[in-house]
Amino acid sequence: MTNANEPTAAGAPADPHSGATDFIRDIVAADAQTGKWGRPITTRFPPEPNGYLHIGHAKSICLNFGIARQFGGVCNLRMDDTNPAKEEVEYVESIIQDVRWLIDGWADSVLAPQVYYASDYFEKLYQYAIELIRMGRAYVCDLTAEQLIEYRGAPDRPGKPSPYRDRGVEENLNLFARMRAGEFPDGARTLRAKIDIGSPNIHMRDPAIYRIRRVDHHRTGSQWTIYPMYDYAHCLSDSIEGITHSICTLEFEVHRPLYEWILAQLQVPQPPPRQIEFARLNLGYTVMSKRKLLQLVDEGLVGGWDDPRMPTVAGLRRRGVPPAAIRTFCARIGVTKYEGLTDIALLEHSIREDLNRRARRVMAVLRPLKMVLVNYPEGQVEEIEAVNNPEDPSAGTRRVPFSRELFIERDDFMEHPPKDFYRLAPGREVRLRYAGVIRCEEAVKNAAGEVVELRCTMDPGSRAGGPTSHRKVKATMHWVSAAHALPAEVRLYDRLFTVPEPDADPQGRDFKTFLNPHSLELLTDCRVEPSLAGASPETYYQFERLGYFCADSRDCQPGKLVFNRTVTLRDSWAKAAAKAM
RNA sequence: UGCCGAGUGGUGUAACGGUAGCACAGCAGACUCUGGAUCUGUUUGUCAUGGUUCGAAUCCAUGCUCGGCAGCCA
Repeated sequence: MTNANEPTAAGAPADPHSGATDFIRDIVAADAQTGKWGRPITTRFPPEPNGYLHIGHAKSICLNFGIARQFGGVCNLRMDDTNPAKEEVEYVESIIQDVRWLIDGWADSVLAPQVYYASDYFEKLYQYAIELIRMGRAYVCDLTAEQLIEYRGAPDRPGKPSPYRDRGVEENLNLFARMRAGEFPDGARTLRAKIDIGSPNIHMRDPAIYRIRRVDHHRTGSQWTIYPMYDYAHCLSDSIEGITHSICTLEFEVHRPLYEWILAQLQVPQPPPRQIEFARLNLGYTVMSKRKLLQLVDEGLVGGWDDPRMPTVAGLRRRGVPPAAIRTFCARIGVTKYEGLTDIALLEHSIREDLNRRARRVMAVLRPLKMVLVNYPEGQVEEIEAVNNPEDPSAGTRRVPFSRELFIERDDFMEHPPKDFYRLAPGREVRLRYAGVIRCEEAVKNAAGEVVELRCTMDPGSRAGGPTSHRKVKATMHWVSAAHALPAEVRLYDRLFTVPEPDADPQGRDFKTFLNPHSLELLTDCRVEPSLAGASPETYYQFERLGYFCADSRDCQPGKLVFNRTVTLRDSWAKAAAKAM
């Protein structure tokens, strides 16, 4: 069960999905028991390629692939590409990449080798439609879109039959063929299922199953001028692929009778796939609709679909979130029919937990403050041994240069510290990580009264192996050697929105009203230890005492280091300080 | 007001007629060369009212609240 992508540290938790149970798995388990399909449990993940995948999709991916994995089945990745007006190849490619990245090392073996496309079934779907017409279960309707709305009625208003409802089979066949042949303009006619115009369920009031759209499709080109609607294409695609369990979100619950009706009319393998609905993921302080995410991208409010602040899979990846952390998160939130709002802290916890076991520790100073050790020999350089990962001894150690002039974190010094601040201040002692105990003798200021340099002395006996090396001091601080540190740019990310539900404002204000102006803080004068020289996006780092970081996949280069902060470390001082405000 | 669905601590969930448990968050403490990690303790809950039952979060009834459905989108 272990693999290259999983942490090797002792105590790593087992696959969080392995023993998972929820109401859907209960159903699948019961169905698997009866073996009524006579084939392995088969699920599918069917995104429409009209945007990038987000963490809500990740929930669905974990569910569908997780079930296939757990029950020894397979899961098909299928592009639900029946609406050429909205869909693009860029999205197809990103979806494939994101799914593979997310399940790699976990459920890659249950992913069917080929990617499926609903558009591959257009001809079959067309033939099924002819069958429906022959049975008198579908008809060509000449009503305009506006008329159709009127005729269909409303939730509390009954529908009335289309004047074209009782067209003869031959006429329907002829008109449908001519629709396909491109003889009619967009929207001129539809093919409608003949079900029950009086149904209390609007989706059963003779729904349109084909529309005329003279638009090129990203895969079938100009081959088609009519395209099947979701309700018609989806159930049949499931049937064609031998799906046993068709898992979708709650809003499709009212579509289920239609799903079942279509498969009950046609000569398709029995029993049909079973549709089961679950609640989509809602995460605090972000938005999860592709339409809104697209808006953020199009209006340049973020850097793109993979902006590290985006809840997209690509954004999370670039931010430095490991796929295993996303999977653990998805396992933790569970699967129900209750539509709640998940606390972002749960995601952050899953990320920290994963990264704590996985990330290499290094020292980096974000806001440098110069420190001179006045009793340390000028020109001397030591290589101090530092632990790469205290959670994983096999990660080994490295050597970090130490010298007379250092940079420490500006936030680690206060001239007039409040009572709970126990880092450095004039006259106070702290430990420099791995190096020894130092005492602040003087804070040098510039003309403006700003502290620009600290002059300190080191207790020589407190060095590693020294007689007082185990002295107790209140704080340990990170540092870099001024002459050896590498310059770097660091991007600090915060939540994208200032309110938990930006798209549910009681006053109806637009979600963009709540964009967090401080969601990105750019730090251009950072210093990192020399071992980071060849940092790559594939390596996760913990900058000690600061948080988890990774090299930016777009902008980080050997000569120009750029890091993204994935998530901060838990910080009880920051919390206390914020509370005191 | 039509149809469908959902209500368990602050949040996400478990308990499938038999002691309301877990995780996150919060709080308190221990430990610590990361104010990290780890460990310990702890506050807070079954939407309401009836009924069935020895026993109800669970079954029944009524009510309340919330969500979805009126694209030739998915």
